[in-house]
Amino acid sequence: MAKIQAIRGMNDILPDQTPVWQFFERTVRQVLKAYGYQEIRMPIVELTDLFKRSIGEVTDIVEKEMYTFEDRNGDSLTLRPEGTAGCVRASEEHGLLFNQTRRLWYTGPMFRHERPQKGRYRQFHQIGVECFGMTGPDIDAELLILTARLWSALGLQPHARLEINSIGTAQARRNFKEALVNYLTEFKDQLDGDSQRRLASNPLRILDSKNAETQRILDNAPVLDDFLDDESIAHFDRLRQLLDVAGVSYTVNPRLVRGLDYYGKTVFEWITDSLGAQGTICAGGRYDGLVEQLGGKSTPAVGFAMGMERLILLLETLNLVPDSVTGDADVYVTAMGETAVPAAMALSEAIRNERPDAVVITHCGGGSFKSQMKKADRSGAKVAIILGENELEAGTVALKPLRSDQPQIDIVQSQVAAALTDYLGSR
RNA sequence: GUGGGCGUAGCUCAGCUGGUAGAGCUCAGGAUUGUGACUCCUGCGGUCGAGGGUUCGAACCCCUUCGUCCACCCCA
Repeated sequence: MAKIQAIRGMNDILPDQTPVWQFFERTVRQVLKAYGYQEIRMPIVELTDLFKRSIGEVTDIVEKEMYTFEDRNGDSLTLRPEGTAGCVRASEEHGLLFNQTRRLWYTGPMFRHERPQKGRYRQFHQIGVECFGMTGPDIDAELLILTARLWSALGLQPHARLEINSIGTAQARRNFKEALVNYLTEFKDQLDGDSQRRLASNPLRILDSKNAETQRILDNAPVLDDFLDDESIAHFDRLRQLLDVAGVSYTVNPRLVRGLDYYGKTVFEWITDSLGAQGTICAGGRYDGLVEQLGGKSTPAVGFAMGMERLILLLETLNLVPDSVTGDADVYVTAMGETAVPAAMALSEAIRNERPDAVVITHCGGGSFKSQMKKADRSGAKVAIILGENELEAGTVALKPLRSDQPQIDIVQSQVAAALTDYLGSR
């Protein structure tokens, strides 16, 4: 019989990995909290129409990457391919956006049926941040300042660069798109295959083609900048000013466009060069039209998403995970002989009462004393506590430091937790 | 969806022009009756990804298929 294994592109995050994930999540939570962002939790499954109406019918995500299935009552449901749509739906549904401002964040798995490769998986995890009810570029700037702070906190600052652009209003983009298509049609034969295809489907994406010949043709193409409306220009200028004052460095990439239909005005990407082809670690932009498009009252909005797998991969690649982030135990309590077992459990409980911060492993499963000591060593514990027949009779335990040359000592059981301070440090 | 690399023990890998399966690490036991991390000895552990073909004989050659990795497309 064939062995059952995980679905392609859906990874198990194993015990030796989870401490790094927790470290990352902890750091992000701290930063978000410091800016007053509130967590929101949405379902992983939504009505298919929600994504079709928000992301855009002709995008790759909707056309060929969604996990869509029929519910038992015939509704078409979809595993969320991104978080913004669900966040807007939930916020609107519960009145969170009515005449007020909101700073929200969420985390969890997203699903896209793509061919997996480094830093890209079918189930992947994002941390999303969305702000509602604020029109001006100040909130755009805050989001970028916040992410810059996060990179600093993680030690990633030298490895992430920011690219920003303004893609203006929907009308401006329509005008630009028309001009671009007109221009590029003249050179159609010289474009790469993908770009020829995109000429009809998604002309804006030709701008970031990796083909050198295509890029050369683009050098003389109309530029989006010339089509921007006054308000978008003012918004963008002000954003740049705010970033300059805040000391967040960036480059303006006039060819930066985003794949999802709902973006307008500000768009941005944080990119790293240390991850191969999947170098975008954080991306987002403004989407003032989306709330209304989904049936709510017109509400300005801006947000971004971070790819957790990519960021964790980056932290590991660059060796930025602090040594303190491990699954190591602090204390390993051995029990030699039948009568020592209940005593060891009681002793462990007493230690946990006094040191709730310590990781205390009680040996279970019997085995020779030698093998118990071996497990104590493998657990990474700083101290082994030895509890056997001799100690039981004397009412003591032996406390053996495993990571230093300090000698083993005998102490009375009631003093154990206090004595541990010398080896674990105080709380 | 397209292209290429790779699938041998739990992990990392060796295995010559085809001759019947190996090492290191891990794990268990011992040298050391109650002392880990170093050393030495012993042991457990494999449908060589799967199916088919060629051959006296296939881990090795051929075909198919699945998985995985990298890149393209696209995206976080």
